[in-house]
Amino acid sequence: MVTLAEVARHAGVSASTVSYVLSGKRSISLATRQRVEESIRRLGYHPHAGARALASSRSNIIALMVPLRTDMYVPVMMEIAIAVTTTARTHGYDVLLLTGEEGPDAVRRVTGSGLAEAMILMDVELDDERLPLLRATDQPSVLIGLPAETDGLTCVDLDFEATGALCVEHLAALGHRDIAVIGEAPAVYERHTGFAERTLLGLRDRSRRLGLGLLHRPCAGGYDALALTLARIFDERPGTTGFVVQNESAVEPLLALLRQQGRAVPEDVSVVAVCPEQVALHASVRLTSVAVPAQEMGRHAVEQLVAKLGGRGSDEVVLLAPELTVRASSGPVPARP
Amino acid sequence: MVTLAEVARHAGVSASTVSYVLSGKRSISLATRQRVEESIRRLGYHPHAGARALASSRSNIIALMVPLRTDMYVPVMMEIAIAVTTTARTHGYDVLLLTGEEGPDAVRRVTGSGLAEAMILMDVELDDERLPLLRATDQPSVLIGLPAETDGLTCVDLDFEATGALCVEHLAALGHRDIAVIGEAPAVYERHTGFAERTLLGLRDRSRRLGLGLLHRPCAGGYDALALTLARIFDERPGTTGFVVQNESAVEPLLALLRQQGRAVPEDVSVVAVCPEQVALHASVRLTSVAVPAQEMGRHAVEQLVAKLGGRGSDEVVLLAPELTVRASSGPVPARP
DNA sequence: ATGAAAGCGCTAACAC
DNA sequence: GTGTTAGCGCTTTCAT
Repeated sequence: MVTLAEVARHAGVSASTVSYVLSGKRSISLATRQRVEESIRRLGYHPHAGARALASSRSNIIALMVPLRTDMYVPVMMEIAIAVTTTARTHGYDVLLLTGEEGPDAVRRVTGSGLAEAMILMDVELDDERLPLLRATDQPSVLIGLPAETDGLTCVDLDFEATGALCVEHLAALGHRDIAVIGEAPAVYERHTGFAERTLLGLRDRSRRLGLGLLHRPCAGGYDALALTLARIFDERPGTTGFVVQNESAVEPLLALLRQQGRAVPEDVSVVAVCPEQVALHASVRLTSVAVPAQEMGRHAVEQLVAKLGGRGSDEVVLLAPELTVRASSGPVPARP
Repeated sequence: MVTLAEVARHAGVSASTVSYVLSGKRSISLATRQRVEESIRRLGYHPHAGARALASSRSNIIALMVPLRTDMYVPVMMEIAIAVTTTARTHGYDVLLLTGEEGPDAVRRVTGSGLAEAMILMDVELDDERLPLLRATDQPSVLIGLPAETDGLTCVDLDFEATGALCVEHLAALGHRDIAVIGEAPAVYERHTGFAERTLLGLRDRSRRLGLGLLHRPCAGGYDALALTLARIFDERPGTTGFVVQNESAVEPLLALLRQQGRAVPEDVSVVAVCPEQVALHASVRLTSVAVPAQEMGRHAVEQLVAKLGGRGSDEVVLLAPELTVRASSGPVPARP
């Protein structure tokens, strides 16, 4: 292994000079710098990460904690993870991947060992058990998601409440009076995942204000579950003409079943989805949707974190404004027969 | 920060004793061990990762390089990544996430800096540009996927050639004589991704031996692309009764379009998919499929890697045997009208 | 069964 | 603008 000392010897300078050439923390004459850089190249030198971390107490690593459940909103998670990783690299950081499995212990371990300097948590629950630890430590962290209590925390998320409101508004503007919401699996609500509950809040609130009927049904996704859910909805509210779906694995089944029942989209019923852009575009009917801006969330989270690590940046809740894109799945409510 | 020295003082022992209690590398009297463990707990001690890495030249980190493209076989990738991470933890390793973006440089950086002790590469191309580096370094690595030349490499993958053969055999046994293959996007083949080409090889080989007609069409996925592809297939081979799909985002469109054209599955046409279990189960028709064993691949890769790190383990290509599960999408070929 | 001490490779004062 | 040097916290001989 090539060490800094060897580079120094090879370039005929002291160790500190090499170190400073690398860090740029003090001015070096052009000549020396070039000599050192040449030696570095020639010897194929790479600074030892551990030694660096030890001497500087900075590991240049941030931890990313992803949910263990691989059955839900997977594409979003993956997209965020990748956005986090590439953005982190542009700031000189590497990303350590942690699964939710270890729970709060992972936070302790990573925090305590100096392995990571900071962390990003995904899939935050309203009353997340990791939050006390985050508040207790002085390690910077950013949540992707919004817990119930955000004091002393930095959060980035889509404004799901506004998202819900936006969906209702769109349907209302088209004349729909009875709206059904097909939500995430019951388990998601039971875990009090923030985004699901907040969307619901926005949906309810806005439909109440606009005097619309709103029926919310969690749904596990897949054809069988959805068939059941859909039957119940039309049973209970036969006049339903508008749907809001927030569940990737329910989107296609919904469209297929509606078609199968002879309800045309968007002539007879309108569908608005909350999902990644890709899902909306690839569905059998191009979906009017509010996109979950996964990349932007990941990027934003890293930038907040880096700001904090640099002493800038504050505890702040950033809610990205939802944007509804009208496509082929929503239209005016049909005239009463 | 609590250091090992402080623990030693608190427990009234030497630093080395504490270290050995932690590593178990030499026998410690029960009394001392308990005293030390108690001190560790009381002081909330966590060994400093960097110091450890420096002193032992072992970082306890393995790198996982995932493809940058977030548009393809995402659930599989995510499942593998999570399996890798959790399995690694059971062996005391953490996982550093790298995206393909940096390319071969990432290998150099991580290898050279001692940041990671070993690496796992996903999405390996037949002639991957990272391979020369892997062969040159003495860092252990495992590929998930199979390049053209596996000399000196350790690889884990589903046996896609056998997978292709298995699909054809299943359809042949049901009496199908004309089979169409709906493959991954053209780009996947252009990149010479191993799994796609090897599946094709298996499909072609077996159908030739069995005297079946086989038509292969790459497809970008989504409804529009698939509609086009499907039209061409029936145009060229009107007698097609069997389909093999290897493209998650083509599965549902295929089923929908067939239905729409009045071709019943499995009465008129049979469909066999190569996809994650979940996709097969959640489709509108429960799909006869060969599952891509993502979890097993991830787990296996880590175990191979850990074996190599421990001096055991050899360069070996492990091809997991495909298993075809018969569900509701395949049946006997219809009688000629 | 335990201790003492020499590094591991780097950073960051402190000198000049 | 550059060199000298004292650690950073841990592992691991070498002693006893």
